[in-house]
Amino acid sequence: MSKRQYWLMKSEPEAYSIDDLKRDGQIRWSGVRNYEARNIMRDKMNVGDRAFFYHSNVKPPCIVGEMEVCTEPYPDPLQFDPDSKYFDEKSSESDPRWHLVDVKFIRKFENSVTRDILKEAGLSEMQLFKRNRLSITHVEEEEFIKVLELAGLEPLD
DNA sequence: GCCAACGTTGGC
DNA sequence: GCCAACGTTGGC
Repeated sequence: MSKRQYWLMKSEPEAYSIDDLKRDGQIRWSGVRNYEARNIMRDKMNVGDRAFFYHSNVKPPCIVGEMEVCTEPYPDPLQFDPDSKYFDEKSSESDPRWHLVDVKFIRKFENSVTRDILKEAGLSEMQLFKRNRLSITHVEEEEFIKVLELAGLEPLD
């Protein structure tokens, strides 16, 4: 069993929000079409890893909750669907290009943690800030705990 | 709504 | 294989 790792995953709440995840319980993290983000899901994530849910493209952008990786990676079905905006004609079922994992809801923060709060708390070294536009980034364990603290929460087992 | 950052595409 | 053109992300 590998050591649990921590991640941050962005979503525009207009497209899919923490409240949607709370309602659904579990969701396929569909639609990632960036190779680096895909590689993280395909090669780096493990069942049981924890991730922050980050609301992007809103004011203010912020971390709004916690979730857990709950499946092994598998091909994103939308890449095969001609009607989907995520259809990829260069991909095939025999050699799929895009992989994803499912995540499940753990908790929504009562106090979401904005970028400003993160910076003020000395977390400006987070990959979130270093890796402009990358929608999935790695989070150090210490950073993860610090963010929970900022949200007024204790780490879960 | 602007636009900087930056990944992707495609002509050569 | 270079790189200009183009498209997208996402903070501001």
